[in-house]
Parts: sequence; C-alpha cells; structure tokens
Amino acid sequence: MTEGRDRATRPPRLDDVARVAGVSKATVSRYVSKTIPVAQATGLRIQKAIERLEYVPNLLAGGLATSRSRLVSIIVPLLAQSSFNETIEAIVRALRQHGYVAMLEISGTDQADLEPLIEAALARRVDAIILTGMVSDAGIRRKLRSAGTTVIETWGLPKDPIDVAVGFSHAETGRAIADFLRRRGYSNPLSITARGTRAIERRAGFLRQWKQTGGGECADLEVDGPPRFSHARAVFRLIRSSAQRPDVVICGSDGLAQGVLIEALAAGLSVPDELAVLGFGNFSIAADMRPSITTIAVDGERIGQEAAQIISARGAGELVEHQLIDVGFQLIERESA
Amino acid sequence: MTEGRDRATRPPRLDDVARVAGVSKATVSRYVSKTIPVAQATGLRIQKAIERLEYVPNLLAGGLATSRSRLVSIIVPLLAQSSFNETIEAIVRALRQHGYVAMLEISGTDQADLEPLIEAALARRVDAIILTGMVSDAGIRRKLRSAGTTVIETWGLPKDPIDVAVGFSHAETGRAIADFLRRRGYSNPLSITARGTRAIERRAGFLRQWKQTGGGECADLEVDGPPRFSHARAVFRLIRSSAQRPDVVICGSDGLAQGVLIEALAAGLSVPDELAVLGFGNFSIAADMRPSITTIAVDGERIGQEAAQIISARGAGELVEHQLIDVGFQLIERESA
DNA sequence: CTGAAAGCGCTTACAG
DNA sequence: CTGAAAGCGCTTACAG
Repeated sequence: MTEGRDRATRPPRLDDVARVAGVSKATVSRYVSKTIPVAQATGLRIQKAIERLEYVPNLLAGGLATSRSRLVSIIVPLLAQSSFNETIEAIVRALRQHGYVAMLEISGTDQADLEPLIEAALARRVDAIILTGMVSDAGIRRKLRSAGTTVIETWGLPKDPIDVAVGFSHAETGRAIADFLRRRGYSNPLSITARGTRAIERRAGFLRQWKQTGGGECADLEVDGPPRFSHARAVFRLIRSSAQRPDVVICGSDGLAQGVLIEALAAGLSVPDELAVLGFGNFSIAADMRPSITTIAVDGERIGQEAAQIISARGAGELVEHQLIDVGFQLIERESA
Repeated sequence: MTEGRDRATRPPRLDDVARVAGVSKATVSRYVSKTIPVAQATGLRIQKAIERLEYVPNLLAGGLATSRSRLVSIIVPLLAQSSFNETIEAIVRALRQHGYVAMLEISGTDQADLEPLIEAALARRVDAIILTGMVSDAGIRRKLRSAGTTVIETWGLPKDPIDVAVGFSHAETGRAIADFLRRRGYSNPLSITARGTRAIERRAGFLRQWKQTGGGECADLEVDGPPRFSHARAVFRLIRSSAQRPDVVICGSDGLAQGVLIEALAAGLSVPDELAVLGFGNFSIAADMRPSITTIAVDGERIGQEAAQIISARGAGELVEHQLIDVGFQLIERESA
C-alpha cells in the first residue's frame, strides 16, 4: 500500500512548491491565485512542481490572510419534505460556480435555535449567511444586522430586510390565488395554514383580495409543523363536519395538496368538480400527480443565482446596497383546480 | 444606526480580549478552548472582556493552528426528492453536536463531477468527507484513500471500503424482499432499477434469493435518473404490454411506489389484490399513503450518529480502524403488499 | 496557573 | 515580472 503520499509526512505547502520550482512563495501564490500574471516560463516550472508534489492549496490559510473565507452558511428550517430543497440545491450550485462552498445548518422551526447556528457561522468568518426560513425574532435580526457580514434572506421579501432579500411577495401569491378562484367561479374556499410560516402572509393577501372582490368568509385550518399527509386527514374531518362543504382547498404545499387529493379519491369525491385543490411550490409531483396539481411555481434557480451573484460582487469589493430582489412567481393551472 | 459594532473597525480578536482582561493571549486561548483550566478569578475577568467586546473566536485561524478545521464535507448526489435527505439532516445535526459544521456539496449522478468537489473539500482541509452516494470510480477511490483524511461512506457497505463505511447491505434487503414476497405467495415480480445506483445490488440480492427458493424469472425495468412519478407511467406501459401481468412491483423508492399506486388507482386496479407494490426508504408518505406502503426502513439517525462519532473520535486522537458498521434495515409490512 | 515565542500556510503592499 | 518581510488570528510546547 505505498500508493499515494505517505500518511506520516506532512502535506506539501506553498514553500515546498516554491523550493522545487526555484522561485519565491510570493510568485507561486500569484500563479495559483491568478491575481497577477507570472512569466510564462516561470508558470510552467511552478505548474510542474505543483503536479509533482500533488499540491493542494490550503484555503483556510488563504482565507485567514485575505479575510475572505469563501464559505457561505446556508441556514434552512428543515430538509426532509421541504419545499426549499430545490432552492437549496440551486444556491449550492451557484455558489460553487463563484468559488464558494456552502455550509449547511438546519435550524428546526424554533427561532431560538437559530442563534447558535449564526454564532457558528460567524466563528467561521463566512462571507455570507443565507436564510431560507422566515426570521421573525427582532433580537436575531438586530444581531445579524450588526455582524457586518452579508446576509441574504430568501423566498420572502420582508418589509425591512436585514441586508439583501431575494424572493417574492407571498401576499401577492395570495392575491393571485384569489383572482384565479374567482375567475373559475369557486365560492367557498378553505385554506390550510401552517403556523409560524409565510403561509400566513399568503393567507392575508388572499383574504384581502377575496373580500375586496366580493368574496365572503374563508374557512381556515391551522396546522403545526411541516405540511404532511396526516394534515390531509384533518382537512377531511373538517370538510365533513362543515355545514357548507368547501368547493376548493388552498394548501400550503404540493405535498399537502397531494394528500388531500388522495383522501378525496379514497372518499370518492371527484376532483375538481366536487372539490378543487390548490398546491404551492410546483414540486415535480405536482405535474405528475393525477389529477395534476394547480400550483404556484417559484424560480429556485434564479434565487440561487441572484444570491450567489450578490455575494460574489461584494467579495470582489463592489458596493452592493441593501435591496429587495423580486423574482416573482407563476400560477400554473393544471387539473386539480 | 449606531447599534452594534461599527462596521468600519475590525472585529475584536484574541489579543484584544487579553489586553482588556489583563492576561496573555495564551491564557485567553486556554479559557476559550477549555483545554487547560484557568484560575477562577482570571476566568471571570476574561469572560467579562469577551462579553464587553462581543468577541467571537476565529475558528479559521484556530483550525490553521491546530490542523483541525472542524469542517466536514458531505457530498450527496442530489437533494430534491432524495431518499438521503433524512440521513443528511441526521448527519448535520450529529456533527453539530460534536462541534463540527457540514459543508454541503451536490455531485449530480455523474461520477466525473465528484473530483472537483473532493478537491474543494481537501483545499478546505476538512476533517472528514462523508459520501452518501455510491463511488464506483476506482481512480477517485484511490485518490480519496491517499488523501489522508477520514472518509466515511454511508448507506452502502462496500466490500473494500475507502476508510470507514456506515450503512447496510443492499443485497440483504433484496434477500429480505424475496423472502417476504414468497411468504405472501407472490409469483411474478417486476422490479424497477435505476441505473448507476445501489438498486442494482438490491436487485442482485433479490434475484439470487428468489431463484434459490424456487422462483422463476423476474422482469426488470431499468430507468434513468432519480425515481420519479413519470417512471410510474413507464411501469404501467410495461405491465400492459406484458404477456403475463406481474402481481407485484418492486420500486426503488417510496416516491416511485407512490406513483405506481396512483397509476393503479387511476387504472382501477385494486392494490394489493390485483397488483402489489413495494417501496424503499420509508419516507413519511409511505405511512400516510392510501394504501400505506410496504417498504424498507433505514435508520438515518443512527447513520448520522455513527459517522459523527467516528469523526469525533479520530479528531480526539483515538485510533479508529477502517471498518464496516452495519446499521441494518427493517422491512415494514403495510397495506400495499 | 501563566507568559513569551514560534509556528500553522497563506497573501500583499513595498521595493526593486 | 519577482522577492523579502510583515501580518492574518489563533495554539502549544517550553519554561517558570
């Protein structure tokens, strides 16, 4: 087993390369970082040395010297069943493109658990913190604001962003849903709202528009935790016990919508005629489900790109103001409503 | 806006704390890292100084000094719809518990894309690399082996692990499925196998046991990419065109099983009487689906804990041998088969 | 229990 | 285009 480098010897570093190539550390550094051009012949010698030694630059040391870690912390409420997964993936890929690497932190739904994660990120001197969940705690917002690092809030567009926000207006999606339901002639909606999430903003936006355009009351079922099929059962219990059966259910996620659809099928209700269903997120199942799910699509790819773009620009020394970047959304009409 | 620290001034560092507390840097370092006890009175003064300055230790610098970054790279094939999500979440949480932070890398399904991600991890001098997908490329395995860092392969139990592997035998799950189907009296299985995944090992294990216990041929449909509902349609096309209709479909994931179930419902086939369905992964939908899905459960939590445990032990200087840690699996019998 | 000093592996003005 | 030297912010033998 003598293949590869001996585990006992220390890995090569910049000055090993410099010695082998017969140049100074500074020159090797310049060659590797491509910041300042190096004479062609010199570059060749350095390249040879790098390959011979299998040199891998220590970015931790580099980061210490430049105060740019090229590390970005991305804090998400949860991974499993999350509607954020696509966005997270897009962010990670976009960051990579710009030479950054993402540290993943999972906060859970309790705001209090956010603080140590932020500390951990700050201790690593991340170049930015990306938040995908809603940060409602004022103390945490203040702390983030004074931390002096780039903070990107995604998905939502808070009125008073910590730094930069990339997302869309949840109230607007509610509005769009109201208009859509009206156009289709639905009159008795039931919405499922997960506590402590942005679904609350969506519902508010919906209600405002719904009433303004002549709609009446709108039943609301509040549920806890991530939207799951089990909530779908609760929805059905409610529907059964309602004096007036709703004709459309507005779900907080496509996963939940899927659950409702399955319950409806099991109960022998025809969708959308007897009961229509609206999802949120445009997960891949939304298109594949039978009936396919009418939903709101969000451009996670774009969110990732915009976020990486901002971080990279700041890193390059450009002055990027606090701002809201609205990536919009799209209501996709399918079979379920 | 004068709250918090002035953005222009540099953040406080160890020697600022030392100066304010009237001790040496070494003492502050010892106090913060808790490696060597410090006199109580001294500790109090240091604590005061830390709070007053809002000092956050620079772990990048600390990592450089100790050659322990406390960074772990976790490389996953994909996030969206992945059966690994739960395990990833468990790993991230377990690592945190031990003071590590996870860098997330998404490799896609192409092995060739793995190399730059490994380079990026090595350049950050990660204390470990955790792989959740299968690494079949010999060159990459060799490179990882000679990198001198802890490498943990999860989910599978390769015959010749790079370093440590924490997972279960996929062949064994196939075997368990064969025994189960036989017990239930199924005779004509169809399996869906995603190319380039460990589903291939499961199928091999299944076939071996199936034939050994007197079973005949087993139809196989190979699909590409992550298991999706759309594959479910292909399954149905195949079922319809088969001379002899299969009586049970073995799916590579619960998501796919769900798709097949929905197609079956739409086609008016009763499950499991006319067509039984087996999933894999025990996602939350498996229990919630109607009919609920018979599947294989994997203990992602345990995988995360074992992995973090190993990394932490190595970090503490303990000698941990190359090894295979079998966390087992469980066949959960529900309604779909 | 505490301190002075060397070292971790880079980068970057400054000077040539 | 290149080099010598100081500095990034920690830790840890070594000595007391």
